[in-house]
Parts: sequence; C-alpha cells; structure tokens
Amino acid sequence: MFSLSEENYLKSIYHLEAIHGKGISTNSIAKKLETKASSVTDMIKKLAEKEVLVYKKYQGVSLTTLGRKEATTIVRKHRLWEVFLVDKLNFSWDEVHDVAEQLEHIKSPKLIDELDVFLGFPKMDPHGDPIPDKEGNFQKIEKRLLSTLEEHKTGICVGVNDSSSDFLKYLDKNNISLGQKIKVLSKESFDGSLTILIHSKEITISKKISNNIYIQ
Amino acid sequence: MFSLSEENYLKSIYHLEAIHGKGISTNSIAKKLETKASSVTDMIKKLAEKEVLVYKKYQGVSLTTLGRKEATTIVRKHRLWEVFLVDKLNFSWDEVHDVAEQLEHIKSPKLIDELDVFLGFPKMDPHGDPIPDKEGNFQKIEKRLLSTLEEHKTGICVGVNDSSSDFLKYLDKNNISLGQKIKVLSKESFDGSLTILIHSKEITISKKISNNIYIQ
DNA sequence: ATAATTTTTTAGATAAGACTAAATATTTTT
DNA sequence: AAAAATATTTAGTCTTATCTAAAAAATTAT
Repeated sequence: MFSLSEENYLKSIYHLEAIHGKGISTNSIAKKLETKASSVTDMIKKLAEKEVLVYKKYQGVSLTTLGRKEATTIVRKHRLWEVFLVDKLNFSWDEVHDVAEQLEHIKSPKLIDELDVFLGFPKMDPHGDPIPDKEGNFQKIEKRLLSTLEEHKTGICVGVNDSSSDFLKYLDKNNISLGQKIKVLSKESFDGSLTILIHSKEITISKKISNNIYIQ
Repeated sequence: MFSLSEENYLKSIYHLEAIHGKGISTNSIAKKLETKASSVTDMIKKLAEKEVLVYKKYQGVSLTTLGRKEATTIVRKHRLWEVFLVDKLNFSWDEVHDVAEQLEHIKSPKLIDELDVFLGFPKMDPHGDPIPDKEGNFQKIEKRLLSTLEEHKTGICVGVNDSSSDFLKYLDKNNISLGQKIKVLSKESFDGSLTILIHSKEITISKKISNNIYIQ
C-alpha cells in the first residue's frame, strides 16, 4: 500500500519517463512536484526499498515493472474520474484536474472498475489522453505538435500537452477543442508564431501555444 | 480548511452529540475513533482554537455552529457518495461504507453539489439515514428500534443503527431490507430475543440484532 | 470524608514527510 | 586539468498526528 505522497512521486516519475526515457534526475522530479531535491532523495530511498524503482546514488531513477504498474493504475484512476466529471457532472475540461488529483488516490479496485463500466469503457480523457484498461494497456495514438505542422497543411486537434485551467480557458476562448480542424495559414520564422484558420476564423497564436496542442 | 484527521474528529463528535447531546467526553471520542484519550485531548485543543468546538478542561466538548456546519457537510458528502455507489456502480449496501469514508474527504463544493443533482437530490442513503441538503437541513424521520415493538405488532424497516458489513450481510441473509414489513410474533423476556415474521417466514433474532434495526 | 477507581491531562517520544544549509559529486567551461 | 557551475546527498530541524507513561482531577464506593 502506498501513501498519498508516494503515489504522487510514482505518477510524476512515470510521466517524466514517458518524455525523457529511463534515468530521471532528482532535480526534474523536484521541479515537477514543486518540492526540494533533498526531499526527493529521501523519498526515492524509500521507494527503492519498496522495489518500485531502481536508485543508484548520483544517477537517475527508473521505475521497475511493479512501479510502472502502480503508476499506470493511478493514471487510469485520474483519467476515468476526469471523464466522469465532464460526462456526468457538467464539469468543463479546465475544471477537472484538481478534483481528479484528489480522486485518483481513493483506494478501491471495485470502485474504479465499476466506474469504468458505468462510463462505457472510455478510451480517452477530456484532454485526449489515453485511459489504461484494467490490465494497464492503452493505445498510443499518433500525434504531433501543432508547432511542427507545415504552412498550408491541415490537422485535427487530438490532445493538449498542458492541462492547466489557464491554458484550457484560452483554448475555449478561441474555439479550439478536441476534434477541431486547424489549418496553418502562415508561420512567422522570427518567433515561431502561427496564423491558423479555425472555425473559418483567422487567429494568430504564439509558439508556446502551438507547442501545447497535439494534432493528427 | 480542515485536515483529514480534523474532519474525522468533527464527524465523530457530531454523531456522538446526536445520541448523547452536548458535552461529549474525551473517552467516548477516543473509543469512537479507536485512538487514545491523550490524542483526543491534543486534537480538541487544536479544534477549539479553530473555533469549531468549545472545550473546557475536564469537561466534555460541544460543537459550535461553525463546527456543526462543517460536520454536516462531511455527513452530506458521505451519504451522497453512498447513494452513488449503490445506484450507479452496483455496490451493495454492505460494501459502501469504507469507500464513502474516503470519498467524503474530497474537497470540491462543485463536485458534491453536481453529484447531488446527478443523483436527483436523494433524501436518504442506502441505510435509511437522511442526507442534508446544500444548506445543511434534513428531515428527521420518526423511527424506533425494532426491540421496542410490542408483541403481535407490525412495523416497516426504515433504517439500521450499524452499517458494518457483517451486520448488513446478516440482514441480507435473512431478507431484511429497507421497506420490509416485520411482525413481532413473540418476545423472549429472558434474553430479549424476538421471533419475527418476515417475507412470510418465521425467524428468531437476538436482542443485539433488534437493537440495530429501526422501524416505523 | 476518605479511599479507590475512573477519566482526563501533561510530558516526552516517535514516525512521515517536508525544509534549510552545508557537504560532496559531477559536469561544464576555460 | 583546474576552476566554476550545477546537481545530489547528508545532517539536522520542523510540523502533524500519533503513542506511552505518569500526574492530576473528578467520580464512585466504602
């Protein structure tokens, strides 16, 4: 059984491994969890004893199979709760994160599997992220950043890279949502900003924005 | 904002006040929470500083209006989640308590009010206990213990006094559920056991059982 | 009303998890 | 390859919530 804190470490390391591969540094974990590197060292030692990750002084950490399984379960719970909040309780996609962050720590295998049934085994959460099934498997969808799309080409928004309320509200304001067609009209080479066509309206978005939108 | 531990103290004191009135003893709180009296003293001081209860050394404690409001909210959350688990996720009434005990601590006013809407503003939880509304009001239902019913009289089961899985499973096994008609055929004066008619079947139940069933 | 018992509080200790500051490794720069 | 900069770990402290053991107050019994 893992504490709330341990679960949050596992989840963060899992997400960091998805981006950077094995060998996650103490500092990057500290940044992600908004804590201090010294706290991370302490916790890492504890988690290594529980055999959910491998740790060698001054080298990064890597999840074991056991650790990855545990982390996947937490991610599954988080994303299923997000679907519940949006589909059943009228939450918008920018309101779900903080609540799901709490709900993901509820311990009850029956709860989460019945929730999955109740929701109709959804494959995606409201931000386009895949939901692992009971066994921890999920489909990896093809996607690329909007910022990599060439001029005059069109893509369909399939996900976001940042689930903060601020960013999602910005997207809402500009009518950018999942399934939305986006055409790149022009690219400014100086700052990487894009002028795009969305809902037959032209808008210009910064590189930072286009770096957080996934298309297909 | 209250910690998980503080919330559990508030809830226990609230339930104890409902039975014994104001002035709850350190020891009774300790028993209810399965902790030590010394721990209770510590926590009581803390809660008194937060003005959710009144505490005077060597005298019991009483909730303030603020404290009662906070406790009512926790009870509301607990009971709404129980309804959700039974109505939507196929839990039986003996499986909900432990999970609801976790869910009641999730912090999000929107979550609980939307859940209330989603469930259709239920007035009762699966054990027949009333659910406080958004303002903290709930209807107090008339009820008495089955053990107080006279011989040859009939009542309808409207609640239970113990929500432990063991007790509820016993009731299931004997076809005793909410709304069920129960007729007392005879009362054994020696040990208080009752022979009752339920579902046109005669069964004998101990005093301890009849002391945990509410009828109307 | 005094003794015995029970209840409650105090004092001091412990564990989890976080922090600061200092020490030690490692990496990067020059 | 030494110096500078960065990253990581260690050592010691703090907070929250708990515990045990002992002291103090209140209650009950004689």
